[in-house]
Amino acid sequence: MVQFVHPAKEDIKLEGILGALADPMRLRIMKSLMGNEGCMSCSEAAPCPNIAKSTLSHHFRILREAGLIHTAKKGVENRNIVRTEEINQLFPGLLDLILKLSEEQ
Amino acid sequence: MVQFVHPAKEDIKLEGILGALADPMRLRIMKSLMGNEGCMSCSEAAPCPNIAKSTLSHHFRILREAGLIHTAKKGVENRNIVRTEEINQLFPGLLDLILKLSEEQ
DNA sequence: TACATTAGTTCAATAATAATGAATTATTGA
DNA sequence: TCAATAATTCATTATTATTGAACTAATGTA
Repeated sequence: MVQFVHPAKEDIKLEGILGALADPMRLRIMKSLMGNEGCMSCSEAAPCPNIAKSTLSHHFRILREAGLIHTAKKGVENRNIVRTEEINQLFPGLLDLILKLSEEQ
Repeated sequence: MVQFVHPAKEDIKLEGILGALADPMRLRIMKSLMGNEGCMSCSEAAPCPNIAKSTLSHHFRILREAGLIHTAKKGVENRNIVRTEEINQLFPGLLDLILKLSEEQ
């Protein structure tokens, strides 16, 4: 049985957030997740098809362990959702700003 | 003669900025530089004394090549200054927000 | 029930990046 | 000229990322 590691809200660190977002693929995953209301499976949110699924899994783990997303197994797939409320309480404006700025590049 | 590499404004990338700031020491260096009006030498801006100077030099290089700071050799030391105006034009609000949020941790 | 499919994880190996001691460069001052 | 200072570069080691292969768990189907 797979057990996902999610940090408690108080253990979410700014450096972890920045490090997790400091990667083009992870930024794109976050954009997918934020654009889509509700949950997405890993492969749905994946930015490009020609990527090893082990790599994808790794990136989701980074996002999860930084506290950016919550993952739950539902049936055969994972449902991923951004921890929007908690992140916004901890770091007001950060997520929206970064995602907005990344659009403009 | 040491030649510093500074990206042109249009080559400064959000991911590079985030990656450069995704490190506690570099965040603290940036805080030093932003708190202090004007330039600072590398060792002035260093967050702790017990750090290898090669490591410090490495961190300044990361900040420089991400486009966050400008370095110029002046006499025996380097004068480092944040590229505030350019960063703020490219990514309005980002730098101040990240530095502000990092204070609160 | 058994077998295949799907979605994703974990493991192990390799590739890339970070940290640091030692040696070096360049400037200043005695 | 020689020593001191500030920082870089180089070479080595340590850490982190990427990926193929093997595995797990849920679902669908004959």
